[in-house]
Amino acid sequence: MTEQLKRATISDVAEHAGVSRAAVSKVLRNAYGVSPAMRTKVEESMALLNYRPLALARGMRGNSYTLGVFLVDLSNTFFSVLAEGIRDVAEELGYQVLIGQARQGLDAQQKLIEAMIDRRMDGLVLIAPFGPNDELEKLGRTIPVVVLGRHGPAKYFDTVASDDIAGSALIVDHLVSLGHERISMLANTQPDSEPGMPQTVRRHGYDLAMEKHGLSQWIDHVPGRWGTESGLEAGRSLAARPLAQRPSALHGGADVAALGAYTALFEAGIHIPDDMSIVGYDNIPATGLPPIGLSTVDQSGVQMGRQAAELLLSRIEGRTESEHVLVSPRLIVRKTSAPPRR
Amino acid sequence: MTEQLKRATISDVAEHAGVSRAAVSKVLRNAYGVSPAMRTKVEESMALLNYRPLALARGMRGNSYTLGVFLVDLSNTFFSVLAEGIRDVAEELGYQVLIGQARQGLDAQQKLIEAMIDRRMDGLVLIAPFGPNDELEKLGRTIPVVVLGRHGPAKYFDTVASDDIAGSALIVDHLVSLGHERISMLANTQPDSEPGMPQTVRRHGYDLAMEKHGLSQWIDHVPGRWGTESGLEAGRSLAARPLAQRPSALHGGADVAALGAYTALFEAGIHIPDDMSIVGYDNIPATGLPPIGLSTVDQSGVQMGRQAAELLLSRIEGRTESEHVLVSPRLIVRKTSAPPRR
DNA sequence: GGATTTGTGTAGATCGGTCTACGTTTTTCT
DNA sequence: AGAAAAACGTAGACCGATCTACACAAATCC
Repeated sequence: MTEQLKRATISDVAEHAGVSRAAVSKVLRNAYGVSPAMRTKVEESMALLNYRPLALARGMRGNSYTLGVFLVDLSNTFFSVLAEGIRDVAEELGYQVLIGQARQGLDAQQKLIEAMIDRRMDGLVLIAPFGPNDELEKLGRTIPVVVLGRHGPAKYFDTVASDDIAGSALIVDHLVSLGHERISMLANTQPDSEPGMPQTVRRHGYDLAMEKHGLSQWIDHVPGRWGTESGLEAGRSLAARPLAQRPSALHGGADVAALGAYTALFEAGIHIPDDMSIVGYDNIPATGLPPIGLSTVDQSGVQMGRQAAELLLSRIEGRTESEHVLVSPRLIVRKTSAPPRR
Repeated sequence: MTEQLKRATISDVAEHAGVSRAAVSKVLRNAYGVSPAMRTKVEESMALLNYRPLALARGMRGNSYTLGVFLVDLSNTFFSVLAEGIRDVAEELGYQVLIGQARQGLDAQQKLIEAMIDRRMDGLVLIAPFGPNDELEKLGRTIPVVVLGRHGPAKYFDTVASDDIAGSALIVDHLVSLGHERISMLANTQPDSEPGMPQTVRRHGYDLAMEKHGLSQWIDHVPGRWGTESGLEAGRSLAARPLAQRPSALHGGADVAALGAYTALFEAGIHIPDDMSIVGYDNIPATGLPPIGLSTVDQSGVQMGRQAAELLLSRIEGRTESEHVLVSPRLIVRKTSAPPRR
């Protein structure tokens, strides 16, 4: 077996350039106290030896130049769009983004976050994390944290979220303008829901919008979680209702759930949008597939991801007062919303 | 601002337990030379001090207990399924999996892989990487590598792939048994295609299967890449063909491309499967959505992911001869394939 | 022109683990 | 019982960077 070449270390560069290790380190970090002459000399040696600093070793004392992104669910394509926005910004500033996934719940999430901390990540972006707010506050005092998809206020971490109140209003207004009155919502009733979670806020926004239109009597939360499975179940339960008690339109809560419900209703012979309108939330790629064409609310994921990364980096630079960003959502009307027929 | 508690180090544990740091390290690594008495003593101290070894520091000499997964595209849900399989296995053995994404091409891929090496990852799983085989060979001599989705042989890395020859045959056989003769294929004609890449092998499998059925005259590669965009274009080009030159069935190459083509054809008023049958490849979640119901080939992603992780871990343990695993694909018939009508 | 300030470079401790080499004690063998 | 082998612990070098403290030279000040 051929022996692999040994990688150049900072000492090799120092020796080759005829200077001290500290000097090379200074060049590396753009630190004060380096003459132009020395800089070029060192840089030449680095290039010649094909030197790359070992990020791991840097992390022992300084920064690891690594950001961690925590995801509940990789298969939710909206999340991966967010991740891309984060990466874009981070890369411009020389940070690497590594993603960890843990779908099995709070324990797995905790373990993964610890693993990221144990690898000395400089900061964390949590996308739609589980768990109570005070756990996150505790975490935020340990390491710079930005939470994506949960609303503030929070003292020790920043948040970036879609304005879910406005988003829900967008949906209800749209359906009402089409002539619907009996509008239900797939509510995410996860047991550990906290104030500030999208499910909580969107539901509240739905309630408010319904009241605004004088439709309080039709407020109806179809229970479940936001996933394909749960959406299917919710759809089946709707299909099982007697016709008189069935809504004419549905606020899907999130696209994955909305598509699940769509599927179940479709299979039960309930035609969309003739028999029932559905509007989702998130504008994931699958919603655009033409035979479906799910009307939905777009959150401009890349934008949110970029925002989150910028906040995180400024926090790493030392900012301590928390910031909370709301991104305005936008309604996208496709083919699953139409005037009621009954 | 409240000061955060200082984290316990190995020295703290050693002092608390009244032993040497080396002893604690031995307990940690399950190394030889620890009496049961000392083990329990140390473990008690660790629990009491809430000690977690800093993975970063461990990586300086020993293992970092971190596996890197490289992904071209997070939004391809098949890839995320693979990643899950990897994580399952890795976690059982105390390894963490961190995912990196780089969709912009070879350079970005190279940078990301370097970043993972610079963080001293113990091994890498590359999912559908770009680039020539000898680049990968070179990489494989630097760090344990398993490539997912590229066929062997390879000397310095392992591969796990779907048996794409068989998969293509499955599709062609199925379509032929329905009565199709004029079967085209969305061929991925990326400029940097290498032998062993799925696109190459699937296309070859298609050619072979067509020949086997005596349909060589109808062999037809619709050029493009495997992505939604490119699928759309291919679909449009098919729709633009005069009816007499249009195939009655289409081997989609990959689900994302097949769905793109489906979309374009649908929009052009070509009805699936009445006017044209389409079969995809990968069985991504969106294919199952009922109004679509794309017939496809399943590769059992979780299984492949697990295999890859097992290979990688055994390679980290010291195995040097390379292994190459082929996973048998399975046809899933849904609603987009039917007998031809013309 | 001597004192002070500024600029440039180095030595060496440090981060938190791992691992080799070696000393001491206990067990096994003949 | 004495020798050899095995079991158990520890000291201290080491991994590859960062960072503080300090030495020395050059520039600026009064």
